Amino acid sequence: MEKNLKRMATMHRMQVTGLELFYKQGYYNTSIDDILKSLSLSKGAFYYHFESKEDFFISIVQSLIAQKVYSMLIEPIEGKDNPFNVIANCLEDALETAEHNELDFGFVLGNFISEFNGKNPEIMRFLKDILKIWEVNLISILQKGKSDGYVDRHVDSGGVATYLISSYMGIRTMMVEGNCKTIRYNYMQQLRQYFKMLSQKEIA
Amino acid sequence: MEKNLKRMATMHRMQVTGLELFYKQGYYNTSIDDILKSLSLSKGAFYYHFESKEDFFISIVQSLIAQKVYSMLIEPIEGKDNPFNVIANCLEDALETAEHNELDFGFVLGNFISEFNGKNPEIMRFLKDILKIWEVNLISILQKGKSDGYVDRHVDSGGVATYLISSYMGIRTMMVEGNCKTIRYNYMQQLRQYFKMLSQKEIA
DNA sequence: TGTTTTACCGACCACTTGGTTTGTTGGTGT
DNA sequence: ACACCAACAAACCAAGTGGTCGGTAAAACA
Repeated sequence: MEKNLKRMATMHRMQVTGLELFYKQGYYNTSIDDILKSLSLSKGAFYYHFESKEDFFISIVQSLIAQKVYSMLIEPIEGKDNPFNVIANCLEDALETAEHNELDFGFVLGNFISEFNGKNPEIMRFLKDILKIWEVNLISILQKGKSDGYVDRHVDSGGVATYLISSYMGIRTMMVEGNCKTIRYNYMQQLRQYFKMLSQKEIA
Repeated sequence: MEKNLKRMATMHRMQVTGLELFYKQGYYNTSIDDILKSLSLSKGAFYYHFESKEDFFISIVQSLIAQKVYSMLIEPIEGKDNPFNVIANCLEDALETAEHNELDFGFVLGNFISEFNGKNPEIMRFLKDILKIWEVNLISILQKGKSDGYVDRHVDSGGVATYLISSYMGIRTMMVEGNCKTIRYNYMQQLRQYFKMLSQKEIA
């Protein structure tokens, strides 16, 4: 067993508050000093654990964001149930989380993708990878839904997956404009109608 | 006639390249010097015309972004035709514009809303106002579509408007991830299906 | 017990930031 | 010919920025 316990603990603290501030204020608008001040740590501590600000952020993406996206948006929709139900419930949960001002990692992802787009290809790679995993997972569960008789066979799984992710990202952008509850309600309403349209048609 | 011609011209030049750089690199990641360098102008010129960086950006929002959103996303959908057709065509046009790396102002708007959310309430107000105008306009054209017999009477216009804007914002976020053409095609496909669902049902 | 190693401090560096101030200059009215 | 002023140039400033570096207390190891 490694004696890295202290090390890991400190790094993790830095990453957690780092993510919080980066998310709230933006990466470029958040200085390392900001993070260290709110942790009562010094520059020395930071550069002892991380090579650079960029390296630090990438470690956050990999150890925090990736895991959360996985546990909140991917794991919950795996199973044998009707894909439309589990997906809708999953997204509704995420939106509710978002409404309570907690970190909603689907949106965190989209937010950072906007911020780094065209500015930092290195970081973009990591972010896009996570997005891709989400997308692939949605596609596969939709495909399984077809063989299980939940999803109409003519449905374009890739198209639906893209549409789901994008509408979700977009609705989260809209939710910052206030009146979250109404927006969320409207969105879920439209989503379930959309899903009804894609469901396996009964034999007429 | 005022001799403000020179003044207006210079201000406009600053605003245009300002918007371009702010959009490409982000507001906080773009310095005034960046803008001035690419214009071969000096600090003196800038602070002669504008009070501050913030004031400068607000002037861009009001004189450039607002107008463009209006001319690209609002004016084109006014008329007596089937709202679903004109909206779909309008959004498709915007997405095509975006694909050619030109400024797509619906997305510019969403992008800045993300960047300033929680950071600058002053600027947020201006951005949200424009978004609101877009939304209200969509709602009103959908309502008119009902009386004209294009839109099913049970459709929740507000919900659809929100859904339209958000899915559009989201799809634009996705498009930065490459493969724009496929994503655009998928999106339009799903959108038109969605619209079909909301259309006036023929008397069965 | 003596010696590394770990984890951290804090002064310091070169550089950039938004913003100020003090010029300079070419056109305009008189 | 004159003063005048819009429209800019350019040096300058304080407050940050990411990053470096020498030092150090305490724990781990020998």
